[in-house]
Amino acid sequence: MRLSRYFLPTLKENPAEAQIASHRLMLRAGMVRQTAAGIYVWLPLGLAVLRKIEGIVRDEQKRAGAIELLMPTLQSADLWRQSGRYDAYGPEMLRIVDRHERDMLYGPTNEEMITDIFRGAVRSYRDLPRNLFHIQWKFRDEIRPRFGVMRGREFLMKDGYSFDLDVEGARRAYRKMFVSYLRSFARMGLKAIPMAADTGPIGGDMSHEFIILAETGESAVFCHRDLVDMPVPGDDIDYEADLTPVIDARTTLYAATDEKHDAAKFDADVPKDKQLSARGIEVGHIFFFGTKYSESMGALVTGPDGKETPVQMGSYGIGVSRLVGAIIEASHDDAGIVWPDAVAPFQVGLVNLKSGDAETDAACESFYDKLTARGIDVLYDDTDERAGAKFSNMDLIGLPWQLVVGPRGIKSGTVELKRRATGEKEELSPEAALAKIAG
RNA sequence: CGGGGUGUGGCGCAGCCUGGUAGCGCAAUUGCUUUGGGAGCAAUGGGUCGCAGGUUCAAAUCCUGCCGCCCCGACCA
Repeated sequence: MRLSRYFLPTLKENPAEAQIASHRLMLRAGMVRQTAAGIYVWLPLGLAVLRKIEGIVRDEQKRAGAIELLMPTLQSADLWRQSGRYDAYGPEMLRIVDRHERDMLYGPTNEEMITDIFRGAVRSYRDLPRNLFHIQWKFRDEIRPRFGVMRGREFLMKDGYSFDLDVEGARRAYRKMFVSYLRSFARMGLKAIPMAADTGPIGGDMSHEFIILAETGESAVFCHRDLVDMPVPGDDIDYEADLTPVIDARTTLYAATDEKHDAAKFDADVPKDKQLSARGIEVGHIFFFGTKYSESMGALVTGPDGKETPVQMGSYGIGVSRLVGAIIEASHDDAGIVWPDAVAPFQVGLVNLKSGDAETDAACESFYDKLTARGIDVLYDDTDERAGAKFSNMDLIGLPWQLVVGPRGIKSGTVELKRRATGEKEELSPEAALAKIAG
């Protein structure tokens, strides 16, 4: 993409309404624009990141055996009356009446709808297990939207639902999602820590929040320090094998958010030098809820014994749009955003230090073509801004590599390659620079 | 919803107390000079001062009501 033809409205000054780093940087880097409290336009650069995150989540869901579908944003109130949640959900649900006076709502989540879809199609245990997910916009009329896209009212969420014949099957499904989540967040360059979460009336140990550490996190968290850098299963993970060891390695060490925190237990179980008190952002939540919806909505299957039983269900959420903000909170500096490679909107920022100079232009065009041909996303700054302005802008939008091409380097047959994360700069031959970027 | 703040060109702000027909910086446009970390000079364009009502000869400024947005708290991906 050539910057001269792109749509990247960056801001030099900090917008007054943005208090936290990610919100401020997203506005300044031209990623989003607010249209109402908690509601945002995703500008091209922001959308590019959102799609990268979405892609990783989708990829890891499929790898774990989940199947994608797409449910609508608008739902009928009748469905929610069956589960009893139409009244229970409260004012956070946006209710709408259509022209025929039918009660509708803008979906805050999809348990009812997925249960309805499932019960209409599945009758036998032979069709189990299944795990269905979608990545769809949700609306929750938050009391107080804040922190930019981190707590918006309209937000993009991956929500998945598992269906099993019995509790043991549901546990297997839960473990798969647990591991899938570890992998998803790790691929985005995040260190996510699963923490025991409130299971509500169901009870048990089958609910975890995935927390990433950040000073501006909404909740206080307490955990064993070893959890932070614990290695995550690699690409060779076999989801059909026993995943219990992976989960046990994490759940046996202390980790809790403030609502579940037990200070005495924390002190007793975790050595002083391993105690970590910090703040965290919840980016995912997995939950086993048994027959809560299948019973109230009649999602029954016939078992091998010929008897009908309600299916055992779990739900699994990832805040996709929140992750954009969360990644920035975890990865930025004074100059701007520092994108992890996997979610960067472009891999390379190609900086032409003297647009209009025939030799420099030709060298840049050559890089642009070669990188593009290798499938690498390049943002080529071909504008006639001054060098300083271009550097600042590149640092702000945080692309992993900056390839700086100017007349001075061309004379000596070199270009400058800068790694945004470390600030490290190298003078390289064009070939060496290309090789390094291509990895 | 309780508490606190705020609303003035695209962005950041001053002016309001003490009413007199709107100003600064950045950005934009044009020209010249500059050109390896957010350049300089000159000129130009752009604002029903959140909305509605009231007081007054006169309202961004005073009064009343409404709305938007931000921050702190209880809830949540």
